[in-house]
Amino acid sequence: MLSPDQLSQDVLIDSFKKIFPLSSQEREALISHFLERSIKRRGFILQQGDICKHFTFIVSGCFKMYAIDQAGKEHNMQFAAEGEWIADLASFYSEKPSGVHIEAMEPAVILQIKHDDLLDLYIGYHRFDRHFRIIVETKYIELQNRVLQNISVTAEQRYLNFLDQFPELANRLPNTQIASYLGITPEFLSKIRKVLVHRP
Amino acid sequence: MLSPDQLSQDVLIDSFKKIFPLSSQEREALISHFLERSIKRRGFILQQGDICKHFTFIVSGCFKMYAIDQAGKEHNMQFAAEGEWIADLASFYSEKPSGVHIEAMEPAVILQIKHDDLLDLYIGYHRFDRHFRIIVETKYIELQNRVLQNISVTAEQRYLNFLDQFPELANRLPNTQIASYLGITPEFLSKIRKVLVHRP
DNA sequence: CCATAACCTTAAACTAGTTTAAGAGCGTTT
DNA sequence: AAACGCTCTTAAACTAGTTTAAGGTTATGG
Repeated sequence: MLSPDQLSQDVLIDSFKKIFPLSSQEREALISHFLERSIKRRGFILQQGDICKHFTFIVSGCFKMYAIDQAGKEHNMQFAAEGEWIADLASFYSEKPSGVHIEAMEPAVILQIKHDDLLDLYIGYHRFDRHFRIIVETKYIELQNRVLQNISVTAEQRYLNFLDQFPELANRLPNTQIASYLGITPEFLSKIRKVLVHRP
Repeated sequence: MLSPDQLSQDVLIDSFKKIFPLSSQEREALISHFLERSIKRRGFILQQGDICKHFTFIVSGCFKMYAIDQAGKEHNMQFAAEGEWIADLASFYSEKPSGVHIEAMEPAVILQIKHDDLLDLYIGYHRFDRHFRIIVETKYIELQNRVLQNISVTAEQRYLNFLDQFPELANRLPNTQIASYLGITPEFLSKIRKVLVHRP
């Protein structure tokens, strides 16, 4: 764990600037509240049973959040790559043990802020409050769309929508992981992909 | 549209008191920002294409939020009954047209706050900010659980979980509506219910 | 109070998705 | 070079869920 280096800082600050410009004082406050970490491929930033203590900004790399069922099978709930945020909000806000894992799928660099430091930032700088509200709202809207898709469209259509919504991830992730996200078996995804090439 | 009557006020204030006690000043501020409405069965408080301008607290009655697909079929995304909050947050926050309908399934009484009045309330009374954050977080956590279930368990298990999580709704709502929420046909829900009575 | 729309169930034929098994390809470790 | 783990694909047999159609029941609105 280190103080963020210049490059990581820039990625974080750029992401904030998309929503509103920052004063130099706000930049300082923001950076001083975050810590940088490097994570190896297959490293965890959260394990089932632990409390999610950090809100994580991804500088580089890609993570998956997944739950493990009674049969020991993994179910991917979410992917997040550079420029995105990831946390188990259920555990983070309630400060209760998480039911999910968050694991790096590639070597990664991240910036993390602790729960209390985030509240601290809110108090000193009211605009960050709004910023994090927008982050959570965005995630909420994504989830709502996903629920709708899961109850209303076929696996084939869900796969096409995934390709449409996350074109970069589609090339970057193994199909087994995408199948898990879509809620289908890798074999069935393979079947879908086969019919799609013969009928584009 | 009326100022809230005494009974409705009490229901709203009780729901806030579960999270933190209110000063008489805060009570005043809260009540003065809400308007009361009565809604008939099958009445809409939001229609696809309109901007969701209100955050709604349900005093009595029950609502469904649903989307309509290309084939004209309804898909229930959410139910909410007395003591709960409902809004299309995607539209409410972005102030863009909504993709969903919110419709009363029973005659209902509601209290509504407008987007701008909510922000106004936040500014004057910082604690409400936190309160509404908790409401949204709770909804987020529910959605996350729902996504997990949709990708990991069978329709039968989803139905059992629904009965477990919303026992009152199960008696109150038609099975067609529950089937739509679970993402299955009413016929298949009927089949599930049949096997469940023969194998409890 | 009557008409009609909405609801629930059953069943047979169908389609979407799973399971099991096997083999081929590829990159890493020993 | 052999051994290993991981990914992708294929296929056959199976199970979960849909569709279509029909009949009986219950609400509810006029």
